[in-house]
Amino acid sequence: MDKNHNKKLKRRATLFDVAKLSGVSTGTISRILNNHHSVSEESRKKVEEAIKKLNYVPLSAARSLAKGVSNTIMLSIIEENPILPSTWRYELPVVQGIYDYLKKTSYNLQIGISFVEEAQKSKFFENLIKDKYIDGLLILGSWPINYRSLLYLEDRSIPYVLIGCKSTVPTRVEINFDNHGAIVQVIDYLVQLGHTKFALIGGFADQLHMVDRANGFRDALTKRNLRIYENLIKFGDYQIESGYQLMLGLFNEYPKPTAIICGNDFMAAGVIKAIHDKGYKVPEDISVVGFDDNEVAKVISPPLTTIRVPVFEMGSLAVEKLCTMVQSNRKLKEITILPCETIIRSSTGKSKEK
Amino acid sequence: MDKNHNKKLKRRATLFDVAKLSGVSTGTISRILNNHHSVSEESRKKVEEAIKKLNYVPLSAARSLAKGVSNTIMLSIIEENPILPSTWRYELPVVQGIYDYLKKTSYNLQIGISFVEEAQKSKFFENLIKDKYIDGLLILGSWPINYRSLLYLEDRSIPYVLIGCKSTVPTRVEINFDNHGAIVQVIDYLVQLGHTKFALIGGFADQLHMVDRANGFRDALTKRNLRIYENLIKFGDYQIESGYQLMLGLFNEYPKPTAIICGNDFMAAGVIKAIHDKGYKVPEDISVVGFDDNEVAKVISPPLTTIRVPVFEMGSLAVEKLCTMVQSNRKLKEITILPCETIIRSSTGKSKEK
DNA sequence: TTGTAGGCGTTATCAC
DNA sequence: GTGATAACGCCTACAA
Repeated sequence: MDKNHNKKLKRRATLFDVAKLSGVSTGTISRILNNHHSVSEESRKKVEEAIKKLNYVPLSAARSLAKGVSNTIMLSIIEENPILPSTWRYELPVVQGIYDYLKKTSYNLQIGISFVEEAQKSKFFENLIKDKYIDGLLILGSWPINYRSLLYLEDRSIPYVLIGCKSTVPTRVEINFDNHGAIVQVIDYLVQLGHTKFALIGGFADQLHMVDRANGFRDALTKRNLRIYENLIKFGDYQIESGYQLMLGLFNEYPKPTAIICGNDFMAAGVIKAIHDKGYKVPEDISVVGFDDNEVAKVISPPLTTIRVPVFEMGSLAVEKLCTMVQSNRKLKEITILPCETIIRSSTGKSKEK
Repeated sequence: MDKNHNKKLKRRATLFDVAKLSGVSTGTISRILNNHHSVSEESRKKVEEAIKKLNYVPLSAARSLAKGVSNTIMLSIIEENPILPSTWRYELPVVQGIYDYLKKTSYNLQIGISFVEEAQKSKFFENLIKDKYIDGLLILGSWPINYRSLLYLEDRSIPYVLIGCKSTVPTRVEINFDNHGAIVQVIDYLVQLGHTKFALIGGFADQLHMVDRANGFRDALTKRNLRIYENLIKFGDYQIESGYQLMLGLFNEYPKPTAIICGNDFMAAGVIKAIHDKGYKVPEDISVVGFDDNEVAKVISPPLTTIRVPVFEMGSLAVEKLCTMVQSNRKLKEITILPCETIIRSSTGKSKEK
């Protein structure tokens, strides 16, 4: 009662109000709003005036209902549990890239945040969006996506784009960065500095990015005819402490590596600490490479050589593709791999074995 | 044509389909869906069966139109330009807190990201939401909000909650953390360690959080009858480099401070580097305190004493209040200040002047 | 070029 | 308790 009263008082203007004030029919106004051809300059002017005067704005829900589209894109963020700082740091630039593109359009951005465990259930996307009304879905994650939940989207013809993740089954549109190439490139650089004995101190072994990087690690060495020491390949959990412990462990292995590739900058920080604690120097004795170009890379000592990921671009490229699909009502099928950039600082140098 | 064809093929089920299959009227079904009283157990059962069989889900747009509510909350994130790492790091936990609450409800979360400059224009919120359909607005930022743009919200009776920011004019509901108290607390701690000469190397001088902290700084010293050295109060831009430069500058001032309060952990990292470069030690010669408990705090050496902000809680508390307002259609008026936590690590110690 | 009217999928108000 | 039926605000044939 009170509620309606309130609304009556300053009801938002509707098409009818505009029609009344401008003296043309609602049909014509709607045509103007949707830039249809064939409207006289005269009525357009009258209508535009009335719209301004009434401060009229179409009600999106009514529009959606009539047109059968929602004009909203959903971003489903799938996170590790517990959430790591590196995860956070990776996601927001993507969101930013997405919104940056979207704000030039009339689409709304709706978001959902879930944990990997939930997301791997087969009805995940069904549950996520069944009570929503969306035109397309962006999926941002770092772990394999259950292809069954993707089938629901296929079934409903809901366009979607994977960002930073893939499914066990080849999917349609996917935006990723070149994990494999980045490692190959950094190893090439280290080989030029005379390094031949490499170690890998990675993050979660079965996380998608890490799998690709481990492959890159092996491929780069193989390509150079360098030996792969399996005992120098370790995996942790992307945290500082895990880098520290794994590096301590590495001191018991043979041969001694002269260059360490790390899963991210945090692990690299831990690795460097372990090296220092053992009385060695970076990069004089051992070179260390991080991943992500997190802000810690600049703060630790020595400043970290690392790899920068084009996160922002991934986001905007992904929505762009999604919007194309939504608007053209066509299904694309393409996988985009964006290149990374190696940032050389002071944690890498010539091998002392050279 | 093709589009409609597609839709016809596997049209989503509507109320009418459920009505036909279950043999009851759409009215009854609607009542069941919205848990109204007075529906017989018998028809409820029939309807629920039909719903499951048809995989029926109400269309939110239609529902919104009929009910006059949108069931969506918008989060407007207002960022510094250029975006600082510390900003990013602060926002996502808030978003997480918000979504965490929201996913227990039937609300959707829609987001918008803007820069401070745009947000300070007087029609900002009007432009942001006029073509949207939202029940309430969350505003996340660190700078003063133009009260004129807030008036638009008041005018339309759109409930809103400010997170981490305030307006020049006292507003309704506001969730903040205790910048002032945090600094007072940390200075108390340092005074106990014998410090009497304090410097402040802050971030942006007119950013809200910083203003409160600078006040806290002065108030804490005044309370203790300690002298405030205005020449030891400097402001920068929250970046490492700025902390470094300002600290170098401080070496030319008199007296020499024995404890430095910094704008954030990055600035503290720069400050520590400058101290080391000048041949002094932390904390033996000078104690340093950061802010935020960013991950860098653990990585730098010595590990940083800093202040942790309850970001997650701010988010969930804010939506909770907002939802209360939306549902009760009542306007609250309350300002909530959440306490911070001092994290003591190794960058602070006894004053050598003690 | 324009107006009319039916439809989009729900909810809510009536009678019954 | 339940079933018609009129909103909700906009779009789009269709007819004029």
